Amino acid sequence: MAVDHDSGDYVYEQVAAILRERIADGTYRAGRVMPSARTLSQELGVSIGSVKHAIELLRAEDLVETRIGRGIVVRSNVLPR
Amino acid sequence: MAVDHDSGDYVYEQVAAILRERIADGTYRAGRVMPSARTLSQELGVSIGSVKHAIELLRAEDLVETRIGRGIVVRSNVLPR
DNA sequence: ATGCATTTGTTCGTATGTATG
DNA sequence: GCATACATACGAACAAATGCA
Repeated sequence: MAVDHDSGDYVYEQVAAILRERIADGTYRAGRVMPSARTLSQELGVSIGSVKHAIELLRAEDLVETRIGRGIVVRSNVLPR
Repeated sequence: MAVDHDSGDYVYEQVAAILRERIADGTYRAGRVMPSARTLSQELGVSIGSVKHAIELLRAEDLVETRIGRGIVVRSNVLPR
């Protein structure tokens, strides 16, 4: 799964979908930190702002929690609803 | 030489230029540590992040090396090319 | 040897400016 | 005018390494 800049879908939604998938399939495990926003932005070829926007969505879903100086921590591998 | 926030040039490039100048003129000497990133940020009126960005550039040029807990060590007073 | 301050390294949070549609 | 997207810049919290008392 990759980000398509020419798709009509928002970049931050595409990033959020990719991260949800990786959480659901166990690529990123509960209780551990996932790659940093900077790393993700480089890997996915999008701006750091778009990654942070995506992370905000996951945080609103209680899928992750974020800690300054620590990283993005996965809360659960079970997606909501 | 001072940082100009309204100049079109990037702050971190301006900081790098200032530090290169100080190395070249012997203000900071080879084999010794220069002021810490925090001190430089206060002196120059820029964020610590911008100083660290500038230091990354100097490190890429092998002008300095950095050591956690020690500081920023000048490697040579001769600027590349 | 133990603790503490200093320092760089990493990370997220926020604001701002520019460009685009 | 407005929202998206990107990049720079600044700030704060945390981690790890170093040196010293």
